[in-house]
Amino acid sequence: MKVNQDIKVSVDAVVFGYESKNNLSVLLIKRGIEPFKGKWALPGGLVMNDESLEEAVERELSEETGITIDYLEQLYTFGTPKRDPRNRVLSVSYFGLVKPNHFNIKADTDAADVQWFHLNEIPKLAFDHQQILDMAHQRLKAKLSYEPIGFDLLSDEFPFSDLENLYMTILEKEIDRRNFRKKMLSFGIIEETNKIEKIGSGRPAKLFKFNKKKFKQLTVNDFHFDIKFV
Amino acid sequence: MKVNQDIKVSVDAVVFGYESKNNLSVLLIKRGIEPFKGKWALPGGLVMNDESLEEAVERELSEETGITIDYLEQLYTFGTPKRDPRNRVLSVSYFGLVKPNHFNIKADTDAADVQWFHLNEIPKLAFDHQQILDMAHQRLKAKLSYEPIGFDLLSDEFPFSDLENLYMTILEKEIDRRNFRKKMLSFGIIEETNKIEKIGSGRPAKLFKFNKKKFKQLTVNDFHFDIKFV
DNA sequence: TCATTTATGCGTATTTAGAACACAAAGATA
DNA sequence: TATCTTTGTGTTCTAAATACGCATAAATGA
Repeated sequence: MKVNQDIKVSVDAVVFGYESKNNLSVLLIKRGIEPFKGKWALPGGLVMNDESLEEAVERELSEETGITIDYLEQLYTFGTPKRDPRNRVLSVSYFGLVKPNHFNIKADTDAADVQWFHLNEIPKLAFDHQQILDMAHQRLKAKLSYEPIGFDLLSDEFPFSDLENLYMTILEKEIDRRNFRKKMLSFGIIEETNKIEKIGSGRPAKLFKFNKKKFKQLTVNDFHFDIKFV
Repeated sequence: MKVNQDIKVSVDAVVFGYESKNNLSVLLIKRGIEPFKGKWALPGGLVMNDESLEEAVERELSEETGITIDYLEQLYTFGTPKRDPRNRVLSVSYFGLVKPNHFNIKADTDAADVQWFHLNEIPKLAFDHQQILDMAHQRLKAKLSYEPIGFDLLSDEFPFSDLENLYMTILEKEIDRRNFRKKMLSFGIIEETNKIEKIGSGRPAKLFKFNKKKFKQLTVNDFHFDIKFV
């Protein structure tokens, strides 16, 4: 066994949040130490000896941003030898989503050091973090069509128009409102609540709810969530 | 920066090969050292300081099995603290495919230590390798339907029936021969050669070829390979 | 050698899912 | 109370998936 290996293991997270139409954002932190001091980067850090990778991500997110995550999955592992200018550091990157009510950044971190960035206003990032972000963005776009992950970017109860706008924003295409609604409802994984949202002008909207339990049930009997639009 | 981290980084590969109908196999090696000495395991090993992860996989595959890989992609990173009973070892696992003509195992490795195992005759594996294998198997099944990776399990020129059988074997379902052929050809990424295979009884079959270049061209103009069957 | 078996190659009707589209309803605004 | 805005629903048209039938080209063997 080769004992002279010198590679550090870190985790990094690309966390997406969605506020409203055309408002998809990513959580970034400003680096306080070299290298890339003062540059923006993905939240993350070295894994501790006794914690799992997921635990490491959640700990770092909590420490650095104070955020609680609603959806988390592994994205990809970046391991080229020179990606960190100091030592060799491998990054197991994660893909995360937060609901609007978890959007807030912890008060006790210096707010200037943590910030949501609109996806088309990303500053130059440290290390290869732009590459990681790009891959996460691709994953988000792809996964939205065949997994019900969009609900982890919305409040528990939402009007249908929010869901439509979310899809249009992320997929960057126009979707027919009526066909979208028809297909979404046809899966039987969205429930109507008896609540009504009456804000702004226009007809008030019924609030809907994603029934995760029902979805899990259906997946057992080889049901596949699949919502694609030209 | 925490400097006391003690985690080793290894790579492991799940390599699939396909011979004929109902003959999907995985490449395994018999471990020569503790822990799990004598048990079967996925080929792999520790990453060297100056090589990329992909280079590490290819090196290990070459050293341990003598095989040349036709398709390779990262699968998942397994990093729970106790997956290796000695030290903490993180495994960046890869998913690989080999064409039948690369099926042969290197002569200078002890043949008893490397072997193809039929997917439903897998022995008890070392570490968490069964879990890795399961994930790779799922990936293979899923990816077959929306990426043209099946061709990396067939010879460069193949009769249509081989392709059909490959799909039926991996997806574990019956597929209508005529509809399958129609849809596959409709993509325009498979070319007819002027060669004919006349082995066994029955009408001799034309040989076909996957046109990778054409496929790459099409993907630029948002073409999506997609072949699903109930 | 000629009927039988095996596998390939091509075509067509039927069913299902997707795309395109128009108008009524409920409240806000002025 | 007329107008604006957004929600809510139904129908037609079109394309794709499915389900088949039958002819063809060899190997097999009675």
